Amino acid sequence: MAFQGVKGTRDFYPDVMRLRNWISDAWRRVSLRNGFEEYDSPIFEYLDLFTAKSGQEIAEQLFSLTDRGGRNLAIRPEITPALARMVNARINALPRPIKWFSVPRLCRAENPQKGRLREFFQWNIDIIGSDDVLADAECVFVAVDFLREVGLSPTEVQVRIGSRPLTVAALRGCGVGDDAIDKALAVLDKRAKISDQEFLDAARKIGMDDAQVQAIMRFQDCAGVAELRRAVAGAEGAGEACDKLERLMACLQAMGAGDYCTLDLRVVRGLAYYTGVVYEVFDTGQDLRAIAGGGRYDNLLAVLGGPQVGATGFGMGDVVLGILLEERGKLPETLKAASLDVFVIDDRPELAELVFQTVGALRRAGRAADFSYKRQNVGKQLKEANKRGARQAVIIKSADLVALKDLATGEQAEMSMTEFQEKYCSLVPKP
RNA sequence: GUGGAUGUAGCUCAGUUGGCAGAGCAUCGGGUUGUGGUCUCGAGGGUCGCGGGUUCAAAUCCCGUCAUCCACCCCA
Repeated sequence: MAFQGVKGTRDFYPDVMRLRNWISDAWRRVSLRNGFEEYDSPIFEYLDLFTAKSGQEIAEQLFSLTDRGGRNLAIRPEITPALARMVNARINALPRPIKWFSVPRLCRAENPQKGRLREFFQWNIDIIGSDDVLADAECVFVAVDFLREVGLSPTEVQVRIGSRPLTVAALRGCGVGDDAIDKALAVLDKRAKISDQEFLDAARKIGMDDAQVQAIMRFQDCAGVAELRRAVAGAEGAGEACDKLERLMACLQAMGAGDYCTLDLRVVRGLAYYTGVVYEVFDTGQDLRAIAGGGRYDNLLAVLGGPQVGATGFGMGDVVLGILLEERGKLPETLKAASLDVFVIDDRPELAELVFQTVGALRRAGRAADFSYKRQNVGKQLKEANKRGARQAVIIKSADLVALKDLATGEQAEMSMTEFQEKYCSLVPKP
């Protein structure tokens, strides 16, 4: 083969494209019914936009380029900075809360492996302009609403919810110094993936003593808010963080998403900019990496030159999700074949002209109609109709007689051409 | 960047000790004398990832290289 696709990218042949559309249609449907509006941003931005948020080291993971005017650009690895840029530009004109969603195509120059590619799609749900934990609850609800929509049950997936400020308060409470907090968070974030011994070793490496590690593990293992309150009693800011977490869980319960959600203080999230509640969606089989992740990021707009405005949201990639849906058999059968409303067939080659007329009329009326390029016997044409995934076949028997055949049941009814046209070639009403 | 595995038809894979390149599915064409899906016959399709070496002879053995997958690092 002379050329192949670039490492970490996918070709979307029609059968795969149907799957991609099925997922993104569900993302849009769920977003809209939860009151979110769609936006999009350019596929490349100034490099600075991305490095400002996440630091210089992130530049290695970017596909960057220099344009002919010498500008340093990069293909977007996430859409949140662009969202912040767009919102900042109209922050005084946009009614709040700003509830926006997007399904951007993103690129990251990472090493491809299971569930991670260099080009992918990511559903983003964000609420900007509210400090209320209700906004966090609503984002989590949207994620749950989607999971339920595609047939994933609470026994198959769970949203694990933690809190950055509470974790920070717990760390301070057991004597971890300010300078070590970020490093400690990074170690805590790994805990779910490593053994207790490895965790202990990693914690020692950044200067935590055994008593501190034991204390923080007790904190992370708390199963309910009441237990948490006791574990962090007295730590600065802990009370407020507990209140918020409690309210969040209560809201989710009230909205009917409680069975999908678990309190889990082991969820910390990798990067530094989260300022409140954080959460990740996992499959309960634990085989895959996180399906989605998000949380509150109240400083991002300010970091990008805007005002201090509360923001919260999550992202869900198509790659891990696709693997999970496939493994759990959640993809609908009908996705596997192309679909067509009607296939028009002639009884004799002389009727070809009527086939073209009929196909034209059906299509103008809004129906998906097709026909064979070859004038051959009825059996062959039906075979083609079947292969094309048509629901019905119209067999034109003469200028005034047609037979309408249901290809699933085999039932067939004859009618006059006039009756057929009245029934099937008048405009299909728009939903 | 590091480690492991795998590269044979569009796909999934056989290929014995080195001895003519194979199957199923898919595609295309024909048949069942003209109403399909499951039947039947046939055809096309391969630089055996690529380059070198050993050999009378390499898909097979050796060296190199590239690609893919899996894991580590990282994960917005």
